[in-house]
This record gives sequence, structure tokens and C-alpha cells, in this order.
Amino acid sequence: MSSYQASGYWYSEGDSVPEAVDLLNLMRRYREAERRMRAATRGSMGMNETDMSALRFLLAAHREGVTPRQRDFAEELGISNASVSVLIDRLCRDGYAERVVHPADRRSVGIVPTDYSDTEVRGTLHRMHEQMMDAVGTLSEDERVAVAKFLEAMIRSVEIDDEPRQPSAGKGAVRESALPSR
Amino acid sequence: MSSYQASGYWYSEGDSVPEAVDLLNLMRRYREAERRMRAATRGSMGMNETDMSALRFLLAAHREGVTPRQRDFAEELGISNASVSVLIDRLCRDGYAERVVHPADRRSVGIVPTDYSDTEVRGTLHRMHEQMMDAVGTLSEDERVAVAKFLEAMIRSVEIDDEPRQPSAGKGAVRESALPSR
DNA sequence: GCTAATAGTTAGCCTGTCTAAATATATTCT
DNA sequence: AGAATATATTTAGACAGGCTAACTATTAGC
Repeated sequence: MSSYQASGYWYSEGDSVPEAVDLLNLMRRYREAERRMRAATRGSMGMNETDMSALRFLLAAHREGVTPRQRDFAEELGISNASVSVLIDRLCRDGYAERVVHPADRRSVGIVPTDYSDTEVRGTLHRMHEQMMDAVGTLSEDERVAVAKFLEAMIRSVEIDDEPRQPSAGKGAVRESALPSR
Repeated sequence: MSSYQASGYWYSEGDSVPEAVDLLNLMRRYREAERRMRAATRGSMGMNETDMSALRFLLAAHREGVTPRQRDFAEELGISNASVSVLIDRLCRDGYAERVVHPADRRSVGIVPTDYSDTEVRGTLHRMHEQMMDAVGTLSEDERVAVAKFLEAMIRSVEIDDEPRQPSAGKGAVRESALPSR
């Protein structure tokens, strides 16, 4: 039972079906692989985790035509305004972003990505995203339904964790803003 | 196409099938939820990320009857021996671990978890793990095969990312150990 | 028994976070 | 309009956790 297959392809062999624990192991392996991949990207760009997240957020916002303020970064990243101020200093110093006057509020600083940062990130994370889309594209409808069911279950498992009983309470999910930041 | 359903259950509605982008969104949601959950656990125990990973590693090793040395922590966590030394100081100070003389090598210090740390972690991460096992247990064989196929594809997407062409070139891959640590 | 290798500790530095206080601009009330 | 208050950012100072380099204790090789 639950034979561990380092890089097996269950679906095409036909004889051994993955068990629950195998799926959880795959989830863990994915998490590790993704973490390594992000670390490599980050490393190759000489950035830390937070700055990388900030840059991704900035690029996403920019693609939607929005010019975020520093305040928005603080909320998105869960760090203080003061820390964001220094973070944006770093992004500007390294040529990834620029401060502009915010059109609607002169108290605020609008942040825009440079062309350089866009191409830099596209070369890595964007390519990964496309590869994932291609990979998932080969699944049948039934398979996609199964995967969705699985992921929903996983999300529920880690979300309701605080209140295992009392299904009708409807609350008890760990809320981001309520976390003790230290 | 690709209707975003915040918390929909595709499989039981019957009419709308999740598309590739929906699955990737689910993956992202899961990652976020898990990150929040771990952050909450960590916060409730007053620990930082690295110390938490160290404690999980220690408990896993202990359950298998192994007494790891500080050296093993350095390798597992990817931090320096010096940092591990201080890390173990913290774990001991807060009552999660104890230093013992290593039976086979008197240069080494064996690390063992306290009973306290085991129960403390069991109350959170262990419960999550059980919930996940239960959830996955409801999937059919076909569904498990589909999920395995999906996860394998995801892993490949983020793993090969560095070298899409020229499998024999052997160059250009960012190797984990070669990362500039800053 | 020397010498080299290995495990851990300590000291000093650097980065990234925080809070508190300062500054500039917006908004609201009278 | 003018005052009071609220909001956005910056700066200063402190702290935590990572690093390297130098040091001690033990083990292994010759």
C-alpha cells in the first residue's frame, strides 16, 4: 500500500493507483519545487522574498492600468508603511520601479515599474506560468473536475483548521488581519 | 470562458467545468491558505519560519528514532552552522528541544525534542495533516489518478523551467547551491 | 603523537523588519 | 476662509536573525 514512486506516472502504467498519502507527498514535492524555483529567480535577480512579491504585485497592477501607492504595498505584503518606504527605495535604486506623483492625491507617491523590470520578470515567472497552463491544458474535463475537487478539499482542510466542530458557526477561519505579526 | 467561482463546487453542479486557469487559481488559493495557516501556527507559538521548520524536522527525525546533530539542521534548512547554533539556543531556551551528548561522536551535540514541543505541534499541524488525509480519502481511484497526473505536470513545469531547450547543453541552470546568498 | 578534518561556539557585521516622531497634503467642520 | 483632523510618506533608532571568520574540542589518518 502507498508505494512511493519518485517520478512515476500512475495514470499510464495502469496497475498502481496513487493513495491519499501519495497525493499529499506530491503536493509537498510541488511546494518544494516551486519554492526552489522562486528562490532561483529571486537569487538571479539579487532580490529578497518581499521585494520580489512587491515587484510581482506592481507588475500585475500595472498590467491592469492601476498605479498603486505605497500604502497598497503595505496592505498587500503585510508589512508596515515604514518598511514599504525603504522597500520602494530599493526597487528604485536597482532600476525596477520609479516614483511618480500620484494623479489623484498629491500626498501619495505612485509607483510604476520600469520596462526593464517587466522584461526581467517575464523571462522567468511568466514562462513558468505559460508552461503550467500548457500542462494543465492536456487534462480532460473529468480530470479537471477531479483536480478542482481535490484542491477545494485541500483549501478547506487548511482553512477551517481552527474550528473543527460547529459547522454552522461559519466563522473561525484564520483571518489575515488578525494574525499576531510577531 | 473561465468563470471565476470564488468557492464553487464544480463537480456537483454539473454544468460548468473548471478550465486550466481556474485550476491554477485554486493552486494559488491553496498556497495562500496554507501559508496563512502556518503563519498562524507559528505566531501562536511565537516562532519564526526557520525555527518552525527546524522543529518540524526535529520531530520527524525523532519519530523515526534518529537523533539529529546540529550539522543536519544546517543541511536541511540551508543555513550556516553558526546560525544553527543560535537557532538551537532559541529552541532550548523556549523549551522545545534539549541538547544531549551524541552517543557516537563527542564533538557533536544530539538534539531531542521535549514532550512539550511534540504535543504543541500535534495540536496544529498534525491535525491539519489528518484533515487533509480524510479529505483526500473521499476521492475515487480515477480522481486520484487525475490529481496525480496534474501534480506531476505542475512539478515538471516548475522544475525544468530553466532549460526548456537543448537537454544536452548542461549549462545555464541556476543550481541551488550556486545561489548568491544575498 | 602530529596533522588534518569535523562539530560547535562566539564575535562582529549586515539586512530587513518594527515603532515613534516628523512632514506634507487633504478633508471636514464651523 | 481657517482650524482641526485625517492620511501618506519619510526618517531615526532599535531589534532579530542571517552571514563570515576566528577559536575550541574532538576524531581520524599517517
